[in-house]
Amino acid sequence: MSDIRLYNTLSRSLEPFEPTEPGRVRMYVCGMTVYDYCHIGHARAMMSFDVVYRWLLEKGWDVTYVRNHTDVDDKIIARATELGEDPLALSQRFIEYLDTDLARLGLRQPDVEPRVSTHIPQIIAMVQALVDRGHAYATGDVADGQDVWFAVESYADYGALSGKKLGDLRAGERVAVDDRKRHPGDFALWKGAKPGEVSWDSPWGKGRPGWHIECSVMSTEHLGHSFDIHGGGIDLIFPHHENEIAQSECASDHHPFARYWMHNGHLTLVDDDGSPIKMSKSLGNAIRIRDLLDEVPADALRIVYLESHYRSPLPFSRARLMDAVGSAERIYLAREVLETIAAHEPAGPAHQVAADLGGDAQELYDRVQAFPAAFAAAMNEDFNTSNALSELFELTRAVNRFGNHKKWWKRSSALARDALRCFDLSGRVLGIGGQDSEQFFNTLTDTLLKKGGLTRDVVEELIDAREAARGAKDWGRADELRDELDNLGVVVMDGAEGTRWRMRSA
RNA sequence: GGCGACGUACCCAAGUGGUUCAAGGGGCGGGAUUGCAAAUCCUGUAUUCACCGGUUCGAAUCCGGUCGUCGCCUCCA
Repeated sequence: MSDIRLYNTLSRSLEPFEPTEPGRVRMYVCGMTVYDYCHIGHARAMMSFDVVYRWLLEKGWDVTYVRNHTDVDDKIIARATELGEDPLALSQRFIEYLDTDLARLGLRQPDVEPRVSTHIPQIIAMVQALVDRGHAYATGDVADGQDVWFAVESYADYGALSGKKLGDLRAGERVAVDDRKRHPGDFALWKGAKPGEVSWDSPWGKGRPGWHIECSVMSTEHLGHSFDIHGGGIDLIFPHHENEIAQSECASDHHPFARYWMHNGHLTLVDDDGSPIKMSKSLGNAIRIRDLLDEVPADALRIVYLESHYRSPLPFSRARLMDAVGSAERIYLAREVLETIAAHEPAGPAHQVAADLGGDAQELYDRVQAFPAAFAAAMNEDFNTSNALSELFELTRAVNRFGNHKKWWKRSSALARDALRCFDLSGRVLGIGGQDSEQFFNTLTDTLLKKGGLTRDVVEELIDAREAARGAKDWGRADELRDELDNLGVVVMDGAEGTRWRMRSA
């Protein structure tokens, strides 16, 4: 009995999640059409399902996660023609960029990342099955390459996922209806090749797959006929996922195609004052994930994504991103305290330490004890990362409260180690707070120094000079130097063990 | 025209019938701490959940209507 509840687009309600086989989950997510760089919107979709994957793994389940690359498509062909590049070489190039970017963002690699171009025989077989079963028909001459269409009227449940009725669709409103089709809603399973296009031999002559068939074929190929979770962006509900269902259910006698359908909401770009900005390639303002990762740590970007629920629309702004950098710093500052304390030799078990010290120590202990269950409760409820994150923030505050009692540090190792395990849990599931703080701050500092055109040496020289002035109690000179550092974006922190510094992130 | 989502404080945002349910983060005000700062902690910031009706002992949460924003209706994460 699973304790996860998830929102199933099919029923438009929260449902208890019960995999077909207990402890075994098969999930398929529609990936990207690879003809350009991955932007922040794509990344939201990948991120949403990355967290689903991670949480299922955290539960100890055996998960097979399949996310495809669409490497044969009209837009790829168009782009390749434009660049004078082979379409498959072009898509290969962008797949490599995508892998790099997603790895930097801290996404786990799916178990299988199938491509259309390597599944052509299986696609042909499914199209043939649909023709044989009377759900598809070919038009044109084999010599020129026939088109094969799916006949939507042959599938009684067409529209069940999207809630659309065939008669209600405004055929021809946006895209001219192809008069070779029997019904305006019919869609291409196989497209006859135009001269010069990438194509494969088939019973219908030279051609290539239509858009939707690939996901039906690749999910079935790698997960079997009826699998547990199918995900993708909300925009894919219709027609893509609707068509996938129609094809898959008609091509075999296995039902249902996928049992739970999950869709992530869209990210929209907004100005710092909240007014929407249209993000489109034609405006050239699609924000690439790799550009952002040159500026901010992955944890910060993950905070932006995960502080709202995956199904909600997400207004993205620079201001919000910068806020998230601050949040990430706060989390890692607390983690740093814990790491420092944990480095001491344990002086008794955590519960003993807490009982002896009482107050903020006991409160931290209690929160640490409660953390895994609270975190799990949030994640189990339709992957409520926002609530899971708020648990992490509350833990962070408890750590800081505790950390303010410096005299406790030496004997609290066991307690700190337990607390660190909570941060590690968050790191495993959300990808937030799980790194060593030193690694986090080094990366952040390097990034910001580079952005400000500075080096550590320059900063440290000024810091040393200020330290000398402070040692001489020359407060005027010390403050002067601090202002100078401040102008460079360097924030100084005077502590009992000396002065530390960090780069101001916003 | 059809289908669907959303509207919670200055901003982001969780919460979808009742035990502090108005979380959490940011901002802003006050305080502790600090040589002064930064960071951190404490504290104040929505008697109220777009608006109007209704159901109910009880609603931000359910129903109806109004206004507003957005998505889809064969390119889309």
